Amino acid sequence: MQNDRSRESLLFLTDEQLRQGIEGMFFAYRGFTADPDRILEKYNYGRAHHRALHFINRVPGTNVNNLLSILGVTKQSLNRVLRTLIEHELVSLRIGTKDRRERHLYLTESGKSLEKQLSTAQSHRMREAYRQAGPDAVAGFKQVLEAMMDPKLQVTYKKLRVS
Amino acid sequence: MQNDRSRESLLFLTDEQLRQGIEGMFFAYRGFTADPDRILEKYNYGRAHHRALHFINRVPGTNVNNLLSILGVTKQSLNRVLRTLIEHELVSLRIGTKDRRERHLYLTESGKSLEKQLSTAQSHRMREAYRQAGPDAVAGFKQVLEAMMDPKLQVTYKKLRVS
DNA sequence: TTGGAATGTCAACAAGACTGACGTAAAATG
DNA sequence: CATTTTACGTCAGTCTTGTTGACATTCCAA
Repeated sequence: MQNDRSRESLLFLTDEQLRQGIEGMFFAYRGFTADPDRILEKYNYGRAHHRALHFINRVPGTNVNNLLSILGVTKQSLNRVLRTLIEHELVSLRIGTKDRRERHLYLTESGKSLEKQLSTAQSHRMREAYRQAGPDAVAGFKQVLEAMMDPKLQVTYKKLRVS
Repeated sequence: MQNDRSRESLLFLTDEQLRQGIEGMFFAYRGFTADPDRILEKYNYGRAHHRALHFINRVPGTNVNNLLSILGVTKQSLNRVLRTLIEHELVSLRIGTKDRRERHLYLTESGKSLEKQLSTAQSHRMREAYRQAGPDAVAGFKQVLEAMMDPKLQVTYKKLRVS
């Protein structure tokens, strides 16, 4: 066992391993987005809407700037998405009480309902993958993902865990 | 240890775990593409060009249909990318000898050079993440990724391993 | 010889990202 | 109190990458 471990340690950084990781990320991401995409299509929304719904749900009452930094897009890009979500009453705005420049974002009931639908679909695939791979694999999976993030996003990611 | 494992097994499919996986994929994918993106920008190429270069390099002599099924886009979309790569002499075409309808795709020397540059950048981050997480984590990482793929893409992914 | 497969190409379009510029309201600061 | 900065929105224009639909060409195979 110790021998296996040593050999593994020496070999696990081969180009082949790295390549498999790269291609794995590419193909897995397709699977990762496939189920929500199908649902979004029915409502004429896109991935950008999904991401906004997801993180507004995760951080209810977030202001626009915070959401911007999580999503990593420009305000113009987010605004377009946000505008349609507000028009369609999936997201509601509340002007900040302390700082009245800030808009706090919340999901409405229909917003929560769509978000639930999307996250259920996405979680279902994730759950199956977790189940197939097992707990140890999942722990490793998350370790590698976290190490792959830009430092700033790593912080963002961890903050979301805690809150 | 056995106790820890059992507890872990019971808990590892919590919503929190699934959510972390989902957000992990989202943030990690950003890191995954960040370095190549910076390089591509200098040459006025995009991710689509990177993907084409990557898989033409991986499967030299592939025909367009095969590349299409790997990339999962329409021929019109791929064609636009391919046209510029051929114009810029990063990719060369050879008409099939057996079936002269088929176009076999190869990287030219400059194509190989750019692909090397891109994959080096991407591998560097992957290598660091692997190193930080360790061999066991990497094995788990790949297991979960593979399980997350659509069955057809899983086949494609495995074929690329073997060939 | 004809049908179908592989490929290319044209046109039109949409999502979703970007930059740049400008406006407004409100808070913070000198 | 005046000025600056911040938060947010919006208008305009551009780019990449994806889509559909239509049509042409080449050429293998039945």
